[in-house]
Amino acid sequence: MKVKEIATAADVNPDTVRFYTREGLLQPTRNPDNNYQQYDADDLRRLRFARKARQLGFSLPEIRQILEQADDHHSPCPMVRDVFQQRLAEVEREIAELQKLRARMVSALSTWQDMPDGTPDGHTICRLIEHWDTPSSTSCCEESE
Amino acid sequence: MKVKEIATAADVNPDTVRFYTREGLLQPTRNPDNNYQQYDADDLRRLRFARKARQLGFSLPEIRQILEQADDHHSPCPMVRDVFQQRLAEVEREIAELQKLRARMVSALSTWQDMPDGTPDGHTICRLIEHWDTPSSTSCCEESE
DNA sequence: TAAAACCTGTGACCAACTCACAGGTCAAAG
DNA sequence: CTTTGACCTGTGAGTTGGTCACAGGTTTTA
Repeated sequence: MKVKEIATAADVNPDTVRFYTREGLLQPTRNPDNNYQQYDADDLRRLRFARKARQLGFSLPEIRQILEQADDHHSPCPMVRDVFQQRLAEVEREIAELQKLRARMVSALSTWQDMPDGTPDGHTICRLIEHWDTPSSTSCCEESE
Repeated sequence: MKVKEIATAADVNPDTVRFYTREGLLQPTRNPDNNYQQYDADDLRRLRFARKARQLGFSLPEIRQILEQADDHHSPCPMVRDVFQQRLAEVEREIAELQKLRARMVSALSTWQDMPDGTPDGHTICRLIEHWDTPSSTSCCEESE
């Protein structure tokens, strides 16, 4: 299979196929006649796998690791389970953070309902924002990993 | 004020100050003696404003627009209200999407509980992922709350 | 035989910073 | 007076997962 063919088969952008190839997730051979990449059924399997894993929240380095384990005939499943738990926790943190943001926004909106639009006077820019209480519950500032 | 001073006053990274300056959100003058940037009270006001706006979900281009309107003595508040509504809607879309992802993940996890870890056999990589049903994106996942 | 469709590698771009680097400036301490 | 250390400067790279552009080579189709 050539790039376009495998891309069509997996329903992805051909550039994504090239990108994954550059990143080492796919290891096609070369057609010595024209230097074209030659993908086989295994590559297609890997590509589809990668896409599913992406939808489940795995990063490319994680997917590469999984594929390498499988190449070594080690079951990647325990690692998949493990990484997956962490990704789930991360997604839940992201959701919580976005909900905090949403709460800030909704609260700001309701405050703004009663506020007139001011004209900038050299002291304020837009009091809607300036007079908005920044969330003192800065519980969110542990952002490692 | 020099970079470090205004950065400390607004509680941001000095590099962020330099970045915002490059991006045109701050327009300090120059000390002709040493070519250092010189920020004044107005810059500090703008910087604090920008940080609050960022926390409320505004993008840098949006903030720049708001600041420019204010510089022209037009009230940016109507625009702020307007952009804000759109950002809120966007945040809500993001939350919904993450919750869909989370639902996919939780469902996958529960399916996986009963599945044994397989060893890659040249046909499958990790059946946990391969045998997971791809959500047809828009159709499924009706979830309240 | 020529156009269309595909291939190649390389590199830029997105957002909003953050960090690294090399070299210039300045205040205080030795 | 000199050194040290903190700060300044501009520039460029890294983050994430692709996507797009470009210039030139190849294959297929009409």
